[in-house]
Amino acid sequence: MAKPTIPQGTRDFGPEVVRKRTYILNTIRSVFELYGFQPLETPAMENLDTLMGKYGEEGDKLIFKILNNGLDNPEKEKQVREEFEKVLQGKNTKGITERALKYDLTIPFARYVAMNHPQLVFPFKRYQVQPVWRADRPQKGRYREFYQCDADVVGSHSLFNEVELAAIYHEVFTRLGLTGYELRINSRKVLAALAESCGGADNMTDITVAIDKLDKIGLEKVKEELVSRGLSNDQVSIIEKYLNISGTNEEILSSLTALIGYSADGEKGISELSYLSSQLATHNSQLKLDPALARGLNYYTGIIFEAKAPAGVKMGSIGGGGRYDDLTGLFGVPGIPGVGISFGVDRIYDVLEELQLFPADVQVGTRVLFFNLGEAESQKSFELLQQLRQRGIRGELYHENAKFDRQFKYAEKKNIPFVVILGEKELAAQTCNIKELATGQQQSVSFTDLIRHNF
RNA sequence: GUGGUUGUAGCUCAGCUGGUUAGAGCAUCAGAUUGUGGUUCUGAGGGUCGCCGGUUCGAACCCGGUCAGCCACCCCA
Repeated sequence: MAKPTIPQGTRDFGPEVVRKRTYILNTIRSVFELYGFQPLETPAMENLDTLMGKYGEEGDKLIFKILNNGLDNPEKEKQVREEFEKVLQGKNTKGITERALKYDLTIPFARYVAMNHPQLVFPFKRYQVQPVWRADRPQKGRYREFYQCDADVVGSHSLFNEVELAAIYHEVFTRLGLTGYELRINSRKVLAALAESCGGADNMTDITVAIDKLDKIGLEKVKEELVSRGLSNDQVSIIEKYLNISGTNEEILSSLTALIGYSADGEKGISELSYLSSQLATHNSQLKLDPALARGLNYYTGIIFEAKAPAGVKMGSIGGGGRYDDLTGLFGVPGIPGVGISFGVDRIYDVLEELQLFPADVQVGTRVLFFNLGEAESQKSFELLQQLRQRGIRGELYHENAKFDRQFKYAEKKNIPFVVILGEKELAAQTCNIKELATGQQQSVSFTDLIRHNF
């Protein structure tokens, strides 16, 4: 038997890791609930049709497809061979694969809203925490199976939703102790206005893809890329002017107005950014306007968000989101706008680990271990333990009579703060010893005091 | 999908230009220690050197392939 392995880019999560992940997820969930969001879950797999064409050309390639069952049926052999020919030509066909693992939570959510909109109360605010899958090659901070953690509001145009979502980012990161995070915002309308002034909306994708890399590759490389994507020197110099905009949020807004304020899109986008930054100025000092923020996903149409890890941690985005005007339109139900955000749980985990921000008590499961020192002794211990458990105190009885050494080491390894020692002498005296491992302090108490003791 | 790099005990890693029986630390188990852990000491177990093939008298070491991890690109969380 060869050693067992797990698929590339997937991970097992041991007890300590699950505890830490749960801490993050519970923090996020409780903030979502605090803002009136409701939970939703959708299947691990969707019909391939639902997903294809929603994430761009690259995205389609990264969708994990599921092979149909029954392809080995001899009666269908000829048909299956024909269908497979299409696959070899890079086409998808229902004859071979009609289902796929979900790629993100937003598209399945849009599908859900399109299917259920008559029953939903609008604006519909949902959060969703589930794994998604991508057939990407794994590397640092990137996996083939990972959790996404989304909150979206659909059925409302109000910019107040953006304000609330930004406030959620602030609340979550503050609760997690990530005080140095930065929330960057921009508007796709501003980017659209920039594209317009550079020769038309056709350039929008090329421009956004290129300028999104500014942080990573620098201005010169971005200019090179723009040229290679077919933009003229005049157009590139407008973009350069745009990218050189900096300063306080107010300064950025006035520079943007000077550059693209004349266009309808530009003016609208700038006024939205201005509204957001003024609304949040008092609540959320980390909000930073960033004209270079573009985000790859093309369905965004308004405000876009990106949360960055505190400076000094080598980790890019730990969250992102934005407004989309017509996501359900893809599924035949037009006219439902939405705005949403996402938390990158795996990356937040790495950042908290690096900055040592996990609270110590995250790792405490069992509070108290009863030593097993014989038949009669453990009978009594179990009886007392059950009474503590009824009070909600997490406890264990060591599973067999063993040497002290072994039982102590078990308590240490499981990070159990207290042990209860109840042996022959104690049983006779109707007492037991409570020992706190960290300090080594020990006290003798009666059974009635034990079951009232605060562990 | 493209390129680079690594793979030796449960874990972290040594292992010379190819040369007998592949080592260390930590961890595990036993003992010093039959009712008090963390320290210390003694001893023991544990490896088809990722896998398959090739070169060679001889391969952990060289070559090819393959799988997996890591890193970068593309893209993205």
